[in-house]
Amino acid sequence: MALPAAFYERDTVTVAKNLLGCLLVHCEETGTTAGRIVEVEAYLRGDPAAHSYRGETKRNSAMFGPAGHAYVYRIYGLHTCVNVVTETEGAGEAVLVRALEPVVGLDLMQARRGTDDPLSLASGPGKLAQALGITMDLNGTSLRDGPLQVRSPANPPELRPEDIVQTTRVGITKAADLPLRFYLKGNRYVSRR
DNA sequence: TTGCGGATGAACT
DNA sequence: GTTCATCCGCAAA
Repeated sequence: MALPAAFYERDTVTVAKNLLGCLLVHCEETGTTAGRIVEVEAYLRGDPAAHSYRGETKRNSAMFGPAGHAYVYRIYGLHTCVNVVTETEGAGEAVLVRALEPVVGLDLMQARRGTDDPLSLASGPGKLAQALGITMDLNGTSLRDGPLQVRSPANPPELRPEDIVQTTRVGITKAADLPLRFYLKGNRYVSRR
């Protein structure tokens, strides 16, 4: 089931950690694809690495929109990345979804990714967007009742603090030392590096 | 109007 | 470990 609005209206680090284990589901005509979130990164207000750092622009406006919506952007001209907007409206904070453990629609993901190796279907922000067929038109859409949704799994496994690894974020040049990356300990589907 | 560089991934050496 | 594919919003001018 979709998560309540209150889930997203908390501090971003808390939301990031609680997104681990949740499902990211994309329903469309060609079929449904879904994966379990195993790796995320938090981007905060006043954080030089965050797209919102220099204020609201056309590109990042979804980050300043309501919590529980998607911020989707294109990077390096070719890859698409998905964020979950958090906090109070206007804060400009979000959680980047970095890796999924494929759960539903493996065949569709394989076709889109051009590989049948489950470990490389969605183990990276660009990969997971490609695997789920996420495009820029999902930018700003609600993750609670849109075509792209975050849901809690049917039987939420007990997640203890020691099951979550906290470390530095990947691929950024500014504020690279902040420990705002979180992933499930020992999970084989997290991105490398 | 233009030039730049980035929250990446794949294919190289 | 290094290279490069390939786009667009943004800041500077």
